Amino acid sequence: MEETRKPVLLEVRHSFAHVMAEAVLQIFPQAKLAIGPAIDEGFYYDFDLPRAVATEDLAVIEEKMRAILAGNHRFTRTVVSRAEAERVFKDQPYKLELISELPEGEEISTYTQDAFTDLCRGPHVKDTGALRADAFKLTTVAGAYWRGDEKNKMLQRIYGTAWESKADLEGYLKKLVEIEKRDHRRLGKDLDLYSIHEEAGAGLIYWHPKGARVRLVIEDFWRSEHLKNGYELLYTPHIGKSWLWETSGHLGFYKQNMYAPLSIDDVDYFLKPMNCPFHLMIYKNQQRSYRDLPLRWAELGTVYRYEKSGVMHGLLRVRGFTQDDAHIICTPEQIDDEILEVLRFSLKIWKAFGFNDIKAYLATKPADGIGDDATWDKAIASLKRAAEKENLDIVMDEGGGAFYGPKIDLKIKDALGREWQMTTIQFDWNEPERFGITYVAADNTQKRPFMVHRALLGSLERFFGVLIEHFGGAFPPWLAPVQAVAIPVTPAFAAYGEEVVRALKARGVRAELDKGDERMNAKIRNAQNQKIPFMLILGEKEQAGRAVSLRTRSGEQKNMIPLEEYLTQVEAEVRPKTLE
RNA sequence: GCCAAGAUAGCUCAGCUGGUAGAGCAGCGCAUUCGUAAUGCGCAGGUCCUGGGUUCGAGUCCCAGUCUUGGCUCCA
Repeated sequence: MEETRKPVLLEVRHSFAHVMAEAVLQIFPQAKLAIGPAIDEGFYYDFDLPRAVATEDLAVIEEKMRAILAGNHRFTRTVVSRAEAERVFKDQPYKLELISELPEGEEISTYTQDAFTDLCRGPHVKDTGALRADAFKLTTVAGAYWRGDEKNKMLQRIYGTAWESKADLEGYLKKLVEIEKRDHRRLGKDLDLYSIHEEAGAGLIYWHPKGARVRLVIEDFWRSEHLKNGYELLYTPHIGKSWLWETSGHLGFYKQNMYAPLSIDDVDYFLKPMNCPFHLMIYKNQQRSYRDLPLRWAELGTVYRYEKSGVMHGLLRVRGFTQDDAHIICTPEQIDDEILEVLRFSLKIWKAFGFNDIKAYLATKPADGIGDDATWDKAIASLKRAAEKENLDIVMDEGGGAFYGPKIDLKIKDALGREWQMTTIQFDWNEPERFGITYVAADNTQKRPFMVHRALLGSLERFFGVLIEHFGGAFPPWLAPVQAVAIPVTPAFAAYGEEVVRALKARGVRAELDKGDERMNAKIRNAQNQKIPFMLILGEKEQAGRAVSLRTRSGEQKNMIPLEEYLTQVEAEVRPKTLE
């Protein structure tokens, strides 16, 4: 739920939904209506219809909607008794179901415009004249289960977008075009970053040389910062015996996301969907003292999880991915400090990648949560305290935690204002118990440590996808797969180009020579399309003066920079990022 | 998994009511030696997703399957 959603706009959209329902009823008098709310960028309505709605139908429905709008009909609210409501909607089974679920004593109201009456809490705009015929558009038809439950009947959902003015609608449509242009699947192909081969396995990512270069920069940065911030790095196996997953409990509560076992010497092994059991095996490998804690153990761990065939999406939703996982194991007394530290560290990393707009979502104990309330409350308090200390906006998600512990998720906003859930910091009371991990406390008793799971970027695949869209493929120099390209004006200057590229590489710049025989203009165009930050134009003057002429991706030009001077300059511009 | 749409050259796409496959870009070759977003000419490239069916004849129509895309509680 976006709090930016203005009340007026909400009324406008909800009213559009009613108008659309009326239009659909004109075409399909036998249509059964489900629900039709306002949503973030418009509205939808779910219908049970005698036939599939085709894209061509949308234009017809829009036409009918415009005719209704022109009538300038009032939206009239009527309070009805339960019996009356049941009579009005006697042919509308979904409405009857909704009515039957309304709590006793709650006021039941209907809204009527023109010849259409809907069960509705409201509010609505005054009349259809308040709805601009040039500020809405029906967008797509989609299947949607009644109440989102796949056991229920599949209804047809018609989506529309609606705004207060034509200009707002146009702005929105422009934004859609921009989103399309930045689509990481599009850019992944255009920039030759990665591919997916359905014939070799859906949801599995192949990192091409250029994508791999970016990943390498991300990983190097990630590793060095973790080491500097008190983490140790681990590597663990990709498979483990049933014993491991039975002990961890995953075969109980996570089995539907795990792949069928491999049989090795008649023993079942499972591909890992998570890294934590392996980390706990390392913990258990020796007796631990309170003096050893806290332990911060991180791993770029590649896991495999089953995703339903319909939900895979480019890099964002895959079946195999590398988590930037960490487990923090500490004493109860250390938990405040550790939580604050991990949060502070996460925010620093996000800022380094250019994400500054971050919100925290705090999930509390669900109905099936294990462990006593006091422990939960204490953990939640420390999460909250940390988020407050870092001045984060906090959104409470009451009852949204996993059964084994509360968590705080960070959602980041990208360049287009879209929110992505990335970081998760999660308490776990279950797994330490199941593995029976302990430490020897100062009083020589065996105590159970706290364990916190943390994925910072989430997964490298998903993070890369978000990064591509955030920058629209124009990575900042330190991340760009190719940072500079040397462009000889004619092949005659290729040798000088070779020399410049060599000098750049010696300074750690990812540089290439464009030695094709196209004209310089074509090479510049290619480099622009590849979104390479720096282009070095090399011709007779540059060669004679041992200089380069720089054209940046943003179109700025500076001619005849002495080579040595440029090398010093570019070295600073492409330098790998570090915190502080 | 379910609903809908789609699948034609490496990529983006065209191919009307069934008559035997085309463009641009990319690739390769030749020519061109060029100053800040596409030099010209030529060549090569396709089991039209797979399997059935209808038909004298299927990229096109029908059926089944595979995969892709957009959706699948933001609740009257």
